[in-house]
Amino acid sequence: MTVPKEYIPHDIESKWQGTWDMSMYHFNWEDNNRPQYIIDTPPPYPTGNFHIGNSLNWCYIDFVARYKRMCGFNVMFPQGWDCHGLPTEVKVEETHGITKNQVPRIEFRKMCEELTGKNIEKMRSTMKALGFSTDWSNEFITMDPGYYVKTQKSFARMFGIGRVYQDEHPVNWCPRCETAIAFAEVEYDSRETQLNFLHFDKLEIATTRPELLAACVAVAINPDDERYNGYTGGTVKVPLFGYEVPVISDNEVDPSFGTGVVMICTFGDKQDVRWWIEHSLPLRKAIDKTGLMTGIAGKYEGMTIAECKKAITEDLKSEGYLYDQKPLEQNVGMCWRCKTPIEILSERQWFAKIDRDEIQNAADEIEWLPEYMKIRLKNWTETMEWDWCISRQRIFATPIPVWYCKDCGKVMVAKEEWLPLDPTQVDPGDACECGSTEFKAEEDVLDTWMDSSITALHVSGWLTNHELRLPAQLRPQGHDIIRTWAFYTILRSMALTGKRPWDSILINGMVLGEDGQKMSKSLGNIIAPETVIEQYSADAFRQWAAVGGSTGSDIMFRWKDVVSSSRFLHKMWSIYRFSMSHLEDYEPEQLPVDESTLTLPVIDRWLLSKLNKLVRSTTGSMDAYQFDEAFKSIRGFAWETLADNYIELIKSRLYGDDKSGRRAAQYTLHTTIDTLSRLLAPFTPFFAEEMYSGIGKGSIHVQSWPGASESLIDDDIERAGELIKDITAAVRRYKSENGMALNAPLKKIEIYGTLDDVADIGGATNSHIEVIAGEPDFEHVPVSVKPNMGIIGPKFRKQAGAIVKILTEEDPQKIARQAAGGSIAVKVGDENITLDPESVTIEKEVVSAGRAVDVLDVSGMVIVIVR
RNA sequence: GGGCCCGUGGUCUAGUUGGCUAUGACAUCGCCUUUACACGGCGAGGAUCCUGAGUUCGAGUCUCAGCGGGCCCA
Repeated sequence: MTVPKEYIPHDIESKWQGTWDMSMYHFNWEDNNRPQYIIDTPPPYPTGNFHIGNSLNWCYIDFVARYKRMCGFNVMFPQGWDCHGLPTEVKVEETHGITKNQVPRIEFRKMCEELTGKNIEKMRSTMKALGFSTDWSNEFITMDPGYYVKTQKSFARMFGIGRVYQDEHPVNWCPRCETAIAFAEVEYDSRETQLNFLHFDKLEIATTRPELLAACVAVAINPDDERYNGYTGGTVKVPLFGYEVPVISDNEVDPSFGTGVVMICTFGDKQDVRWWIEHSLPLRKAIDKTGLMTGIAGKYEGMTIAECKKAITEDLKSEGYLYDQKPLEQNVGMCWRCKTPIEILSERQWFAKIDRDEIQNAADEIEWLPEYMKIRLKNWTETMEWDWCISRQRIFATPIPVWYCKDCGKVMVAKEEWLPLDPTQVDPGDACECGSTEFKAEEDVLDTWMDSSITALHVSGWLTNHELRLPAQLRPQGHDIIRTWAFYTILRSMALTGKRPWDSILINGMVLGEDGQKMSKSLGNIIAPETVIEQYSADAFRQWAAVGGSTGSDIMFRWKDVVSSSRFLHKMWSIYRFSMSHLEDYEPEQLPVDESTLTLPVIDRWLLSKLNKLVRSTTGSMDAYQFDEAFKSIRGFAWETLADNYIELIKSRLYGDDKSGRRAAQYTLHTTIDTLSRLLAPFTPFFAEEMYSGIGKGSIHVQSWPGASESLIDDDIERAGELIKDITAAVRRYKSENGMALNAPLKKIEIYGTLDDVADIGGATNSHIEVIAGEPDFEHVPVSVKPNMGIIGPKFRKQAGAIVKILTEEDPQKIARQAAGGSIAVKVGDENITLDPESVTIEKEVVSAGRAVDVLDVSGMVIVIVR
């Protein structure tokens, strides 16, 4: 087989992409022999761009999926799409030039579905170009009835067991989007505001939110604050509005902030909610759902929050209530989508109960990689103030399957067999208990996380004919969504099945731009995976993902990493091409494996020993998800061990007349190429496939992962091989330093000592080799002694320092003589200590004593070069 | 203010349970077209492992404090 001279990745990658039968990646639901390995792929939001951060995560998933498949697991690497959400609604409004309330709900929903469908298609093609071994037979799309029926059933079930309920409760509210949002959707940013100091008749208070004066329900002081002794239990009059509110005391009041007196409103912030609950305070709603002031704001009714703030501040000033203002740096909670400052409003909403202990316990059962990421989830769980608000006032989302009886007001939740449905389009199948058949539909929809927090259940066969295969084995995701996706998924899995969703969770880092900043549109440092594929290749991109950083840490996108990856592929291509050109007349069946390796030349056995060690270490790295470690060791082996050393050493045998020597090299090369193509398969699937197509049958991706053959790992052989390699390298270096061509013949190379099998050295150095037993007649001068701390340290402990001092200060020749005699004696204080010769390494220098030759020292062996 | 993470040659990065001369990539410099590869080979230079203290025979690695950066949250 002739391999083309040049490696043209685009040809190879598009060839295999067009040829592969993707069914080889399908999960087999019927198979109970192979252990299952189900991956709960986090479904991306279909923006139309599969960005580089997704790509990194998906590369990790694909490395694992391909590796596990080769190891004999029944792997499912599904692909989902988390469709619902505001950005799509906004985009549809933009492109159609409408607002969502101008068209019927159904029609608007259809527009959103169309856009989402197109976006999914774009992202699918990027994923295919990147060579992911996705199981497309297990694709899911959350906006499809086949999926959201499960979201609705999960709602109904959780309602049935009392874990979902409706209540009037404070919620985070975005006045621009006019919807409730969850804590996870609140983003914080620091802004400068004014801290206003006001006279509240007897007391002075400081507040950043004078516009909420009409919502004031109390003022609070710290019970230990002596300045305000005697005020608790009394009342004060709210300026401008003139009504009385109680003065209460609470330890949470910080006496050093402002005046030490705090105005409690319903609601300025989360702390107000805490106090409101704790002290059973009344509710005064000053802001409505659209962000306008309500009737209780009196003459400020109908103003926006900002207008009201301005007007009230002016009135407070002119009436003498406001006596001071100070600038204050403050973190403001904002809607993560539109950046509008959020308000806390008390609204009738749907909630899912949060059981902190249940989540913490489940988290403890899950293996977190890296381990410390679990702490983030725990800290987040501990800070949950109230239950998860799951209802939203939007359109493009899963409808809440609920109606309210027009006569008695009772809530009717849809029966499971009625689902899926949209209550605004159909009536319930039953009459209300009161006999009425007149219903009002629930118009609110579910938080998108209600869809995406059941993916683990969905992919594991929940609510299908298949048996439930929960827990899934792996959840891969970024550390930015621990507080959302991980948190909600654990909550839902426990509530609905009582089982943890996954065995392990693998956290990947964020991708930073080349400037070290997080990639973002506004910074303009975005690089699309397609750009990298076009300029280099998908396999090069995938290598960047493997090698760019260790799992879990943030990783910078660097072109030079892609360049070096691409270079490796060219190098590997060249190795492959060279090997194939010498394997044309080779039949792998000619030699049986194990016994025959014993007759191989030393350097072949050296390579096979190192190859099997590589297999062993790579397997360990893959099991620990250390992709950088795994790939770097494969790359190092192929480049240095195989290409720069082994291949150079066997060329003379490959080109020579010795049939058995040639066949040994062919055997070794063939084995190595076969093994390397398997090791590379998870990382560079296109390249590995091309490589394997030259020597094997069928796809590399249905072959097995290589096992390390322990019988071929032999440290003695490695030492012997290392010597051959080192001597050859020393001669090569010698030629280079002396300005000789590397294939220039030398008259003779004398090697002093015992060394079999020097044929390869002779071939590689193009010189005659003579091995001479015994010592050379050169002066061999020990020049330094290096103590071996690994031996001396643990053995002598406190004395180690003193011993090292003596060893290094003593005459090296004396130590060397003693070492040659079998033991080294040193005196520490009054104590005589005997050391083994292994405790030191003695470095010698060889003096050529006037002969017209050059002398090299390779690991203590003397090499004489006769020019 | 709290929690978590990070701080290693010019740049980025590896470093498992503490133990030979601190890994690799890119960049820099010198030499070499040797029948797989110049997207290559051979070699060279370049690091107070953020600072200080502690534990230890021994610390890039463990502990504490400080400085600096990032993320998440209040």
